[in-house]
Amino acid sequence: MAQQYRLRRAGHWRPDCDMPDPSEDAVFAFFNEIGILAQLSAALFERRLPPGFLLSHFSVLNGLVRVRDGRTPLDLARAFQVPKTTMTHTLSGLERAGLITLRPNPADKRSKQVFLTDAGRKFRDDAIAALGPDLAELCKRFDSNRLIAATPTLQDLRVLMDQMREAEDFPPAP
Amino acid sequence: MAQQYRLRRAGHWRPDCDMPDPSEDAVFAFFNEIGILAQLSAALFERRLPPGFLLSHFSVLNGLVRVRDGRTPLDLARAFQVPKTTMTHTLSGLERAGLITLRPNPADKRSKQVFLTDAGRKFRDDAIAALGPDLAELCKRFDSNRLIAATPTLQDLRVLMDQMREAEDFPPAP
DNA sequence: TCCATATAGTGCGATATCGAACTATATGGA
DNA sequence: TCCATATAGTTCGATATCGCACTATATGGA
Repeated sequence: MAQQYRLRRAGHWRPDCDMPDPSEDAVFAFFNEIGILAQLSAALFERRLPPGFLLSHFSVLNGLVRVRDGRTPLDLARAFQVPKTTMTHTLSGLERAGLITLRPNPADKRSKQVFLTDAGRKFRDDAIAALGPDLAELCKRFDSNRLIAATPTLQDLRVLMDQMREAEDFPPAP
Repeated sequence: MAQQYRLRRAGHWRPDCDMPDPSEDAVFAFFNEIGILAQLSAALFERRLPPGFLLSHFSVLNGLVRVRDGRTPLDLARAFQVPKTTMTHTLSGLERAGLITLRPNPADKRSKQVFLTDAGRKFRDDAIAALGPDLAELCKRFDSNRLIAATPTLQDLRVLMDQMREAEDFPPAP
């Protein structure tokens, strides 16, 4: 077991890496910052949510507002890049809290549809409001134009990595 | 319980938000991309690790290589922004796998020091090697200069958010 | 129509994360 | 020196995440 993973994709291995790209370290550093920032921002955000609620709960509510009600759980799982079992769990928590309702999907009896309740919409709006002072503080201390300038790079990279993920899930025919 | 959190920091609330900053949406979008990218890159990375190992394991090993052996568990917890209980758990897994050793800290009998084993160093090197083809593929499809250009913004923001987190943990005297 | 295969959601078990409380040791001042 | 307080690490319990396997339903040919 010790070395099995070394051999994975061995065919790709040598040719790509005979000449190690000096920018690899820089790319590594980039992703390192991404990871730290994600952790810091999630932690800061969760402090503004009522106890017991996590970023995942807010994200689902916010997603429902942005893309409209009536998504299926699987739609949401794909949108947030989590396994469907995780989404089942998150949705059951939101339903217990009365923030969403799950109704059978008339178009597919296997499926369901997720709808925001008024309480769910209020929860989402309150969460954004509670975050306002932090955003304001941030914008006061950091030129938001720099963030805006960086966003297209992040978006393009995200789209590409999403493609790479799908390509690996469904490898191209030989 | 329904509204308690709305009142938190109420004193900050109105003055900052009378005039909502139009760039708030953009900042929101930026952090959204950060979160998605972190999730995608962690998932891609973990596919290259042997089964049962997570990004957290690699991160600790990599951190030990970068900053040198002999850190205490608390040092590592702070460096990776995780609670110390989480670090205890991660380290115990690494120790069980023979990738690190924990020794008493001669300078402080409450404390320990974390050292890489040869197997741990090899594990880290192998993981990086296994990731090489993915990085190469990425660099082929995405101009790494764009990532390099964005990195200083991410670093500066990370430093600032770290300060904001600490400021909240230890609020300034009135 | 019938059936092989695919898909939506759930139940369950394993592990990860994290906060609260605890033990042992350090530290700084009376 | 002695003691109040702080700190390093662990234990324990609660919840989150996620893979596997299962049920129910859908779908597209033979």
